[in-house]
Amino acid sequence: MENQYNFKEIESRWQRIWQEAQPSKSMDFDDKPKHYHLVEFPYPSGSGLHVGHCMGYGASDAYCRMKRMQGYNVLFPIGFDAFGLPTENYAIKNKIKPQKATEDNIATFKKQMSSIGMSFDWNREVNTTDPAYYKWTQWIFLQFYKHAVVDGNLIEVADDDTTTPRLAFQAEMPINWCSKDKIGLANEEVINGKCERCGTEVFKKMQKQWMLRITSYADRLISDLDLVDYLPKIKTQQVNWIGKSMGSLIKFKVESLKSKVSQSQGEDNSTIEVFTTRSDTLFGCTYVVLAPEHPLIENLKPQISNPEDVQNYIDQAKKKSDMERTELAKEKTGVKLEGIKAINPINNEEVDVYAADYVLANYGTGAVMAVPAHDERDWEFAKKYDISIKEVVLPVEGEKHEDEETRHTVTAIVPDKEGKKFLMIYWNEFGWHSPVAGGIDEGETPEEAVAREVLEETGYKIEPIEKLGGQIEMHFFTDNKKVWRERFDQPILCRLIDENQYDVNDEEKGHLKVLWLTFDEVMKKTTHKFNTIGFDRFQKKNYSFADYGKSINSGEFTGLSSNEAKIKITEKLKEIGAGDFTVNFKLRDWVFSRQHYWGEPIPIIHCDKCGKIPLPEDQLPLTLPDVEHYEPTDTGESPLAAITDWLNVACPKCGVQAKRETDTMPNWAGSSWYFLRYCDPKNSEQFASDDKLKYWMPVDLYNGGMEHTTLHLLYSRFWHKFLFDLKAVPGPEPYQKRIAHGIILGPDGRKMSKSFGNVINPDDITSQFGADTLRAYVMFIGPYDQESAWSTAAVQGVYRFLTRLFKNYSLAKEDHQDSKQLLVKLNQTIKGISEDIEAFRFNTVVSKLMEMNNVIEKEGSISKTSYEKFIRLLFPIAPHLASELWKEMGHLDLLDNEMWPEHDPIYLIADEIEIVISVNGKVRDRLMVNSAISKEEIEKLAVDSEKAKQFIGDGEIVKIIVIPGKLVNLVVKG
RNA sequence: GCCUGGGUGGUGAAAUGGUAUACACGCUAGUCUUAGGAACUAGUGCCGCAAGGCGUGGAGGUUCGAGUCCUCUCCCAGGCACCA
Repeated sequence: MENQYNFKEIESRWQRIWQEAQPSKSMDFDDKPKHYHLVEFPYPSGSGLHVGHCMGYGASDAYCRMKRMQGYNVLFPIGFDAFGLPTENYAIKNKIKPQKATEDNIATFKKQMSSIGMSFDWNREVNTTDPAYYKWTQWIFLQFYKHAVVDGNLIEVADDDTTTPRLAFQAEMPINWCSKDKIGLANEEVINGKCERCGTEVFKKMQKQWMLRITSYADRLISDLDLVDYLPKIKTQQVNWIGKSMGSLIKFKVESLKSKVSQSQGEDNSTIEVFTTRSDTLFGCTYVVLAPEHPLIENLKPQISNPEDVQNYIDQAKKKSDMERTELAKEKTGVKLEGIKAINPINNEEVDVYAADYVLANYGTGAVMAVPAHDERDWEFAKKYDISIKEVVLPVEGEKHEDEETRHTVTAIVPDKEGKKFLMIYWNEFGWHSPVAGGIDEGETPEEAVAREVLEETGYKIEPIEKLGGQIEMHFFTDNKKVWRERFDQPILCRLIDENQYDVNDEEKGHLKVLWLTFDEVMKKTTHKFNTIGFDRFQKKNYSFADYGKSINSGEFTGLSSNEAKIKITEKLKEIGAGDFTVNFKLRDWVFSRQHYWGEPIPIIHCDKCGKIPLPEDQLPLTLPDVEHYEPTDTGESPLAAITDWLNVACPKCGVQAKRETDTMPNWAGSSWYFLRYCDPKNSEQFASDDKLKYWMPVDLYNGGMEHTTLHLLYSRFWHKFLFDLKAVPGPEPYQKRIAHGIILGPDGRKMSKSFGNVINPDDITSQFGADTLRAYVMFIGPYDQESAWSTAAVQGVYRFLTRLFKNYSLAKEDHQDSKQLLVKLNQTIKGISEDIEAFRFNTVVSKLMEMNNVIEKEGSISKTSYEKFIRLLFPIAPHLASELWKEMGHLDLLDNEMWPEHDPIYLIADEIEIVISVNGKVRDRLMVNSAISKEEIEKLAVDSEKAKQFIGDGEIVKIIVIPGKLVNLVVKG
């Protein structure tokens, strides 16, 4: 063996050997316990493998290598998720076929993956753009089309059935349209109103779209999270995205002053349905709002007396992109539907109807009941359009108590001229800070009371301006008067008439001090927190109260808690047929059409006579035709629409000429089921055989990037649940456990990006330092799930470590007797590394290897047996180097097939250990003792310690705490 | 605003309630070298000559003992967001 660490020669040699011997091939139906380890298959982009891939794949590779040595039948497959826009754009730009571009890119990826020593089972490689693969993507789509969920059960739908809601359906939808990419985007691909890929602002465009009814599975997608072991963060993301809210559906009858509102064209124009989670505030509803897109507005046109105004507003709202609609959120806009009234079903009150774009068309029913007193948005809108505000929820602080004195009070919120500081009082006697407050005297209005109190207590003359929202109910024990008190307080905003402070009577003067405090000081210093509510409302410039409390002004429901009132009011509505309990989701159905070439064709035929006809399954796969141009059309149609000999086809049912669907599937499609195909990648009869699915599924551990933990996970779980309902897969959840790695940032701490010029190319690292260094470094960079910045200097350090390791093989000696100390370190290392790999704590795996190596160097020699155990521990992280050293020890067999070492508990504790002696928890002395020492002996040693004595002094030892093997603590008093 | 995570040396970071800073980078000094972006040796939390004291964002608390548990608070990152 050469004396130099020639990683280039070593690594390429071992890669050839592995390619030949295939030690990582997985066996179907093997007797060994199975471990199905999934990594996200890459999108084969032109820029090749990213260091982020190296971290994710490297960690999984290390894990799988250990698992194989531990005797598992490991399935560790890989493939390529190759459909999608970047390839299409690349193909258009460079005038090459996307098929060819994909082929080239995949070749690069495969080469790179092999060059970092990945132990994938290449026999199971899949490629989503391979017709043999997408045949089954199309097949699954057809099953969605042929099935529906009705009352929670999956049923089959006949071809000519046009009423049952199929799981795949077409709908005229306002889609998110990116004018640059010329593509419809799923809601999920729109980030802050901009296209996820190119950042162009997204506009609404009406288009017939294929949709998947994921909402039918919304509930199960939440509840079945209980069955799996995902990072808590990932579970929360799934739950938030689905956004389940329990609430009520309430029907408001519509009345028109002009003419009777009628039923026309089968549409019910006589009611507005609203969704609310706060049915307890129904008595406070003072108007109703429709989203500008709400179909009812069009239908009500004849009855509206200002149709032009309304139409103008709707046109304006449509012109706004989602971006503007949310960005300009500060100022609410809307228009009143003059001549239209809605009847509040709970009290038959007539309220006005508005159209306003602060109400979203695609959430709930697209209409809301507005309760300005208890909703910030409604409050803002009501203030702007001068709509009445009615309080129906009373904030309550504290618990009601017997024998309370009831007082009605006012609190003065008095800002100074600049509005920066507020008038406050400091009570000398009690040490309290409070705003000026006091009781309302007999025959006094609250406004009169507040003016009187401020003048009496502070000497300032003020003028009341307005009530800051509704009253607040409080229950508290008065420290000064020693009684329980119930207080109803009205915060009132006041203005200083002038800055003169008039004389205050001497009695008050002695009790209190007048202060001017900033808002922050007020919030911090005010002794009783409930006294700050008025300031808070003033500061927010919003006097609404959106929390729970006690119902008031609510007829027979007055006095109930908000929660009780919610239920009672909805029950009442149900009784009179004006509402019901309901569940609403943020999740919307999945827009599944893309107007592009490079995706799976949707296997549907449109026949003028028969309607939509699914392509017979024996005609799958429906392959993409070879075309000359891939450019999407300006009309928004897919380029496939121009390929007439592909487009025109005989209707499978009646035989007359019909047309194929020209939209293709989004690139989420192929990745929604790829883990199933790995189980049986060559099967041409089924997407995978039942036996193999039963053997391999579910995926035991799914490792990928954090960026795919919301959508890809949700979509693939949805598909899997559907397939489970079809009885095509054995379990309800595809992934037993999901973890995610953090991203690697550039050396400058920013996200790696060509535009920043901070991209690290793994090929450069491999050629300079070798694949093992790259692998070990990305493991060592930091905690696996955390984002970390690349550091080339630290790479150097890892390289130094591996070089030393390489040279140290000569320290291994056949007949050497290891010291107890070394054996202890070795066994601790075996235990620690095994546990760390299992838990994906790879940074400490590498540091433990370094520590072990340091000990070997310090000892100067090591027995061959011990050394070989160490080499096995190295194998998952640096497989090439470990294999080379293994060979150097005289082994002809591959290290892959060796057993993972196990630690010997006898060698976990050293003979001599250091014991810390502490006095009152502070370390005072350290002693080397025999590890078999008794508790009593330790105590004696501690008490006798000269250093400890210094700190005990005259004190008395009241307690001695001994932690065996670690420390002894003397508790000293005096 | 809401929901997740996090705040520990000059840096990346370790630490079942039990010796805070393992491991590595960087830095300092030295050895060897024609040379070093090589290798090796020693040192390296802060204050202090020392004894010793102080140290895990801040303030309290529980405990013999707290980076770790509890309460409050500040800051940072990620996700969601006019979701009724």
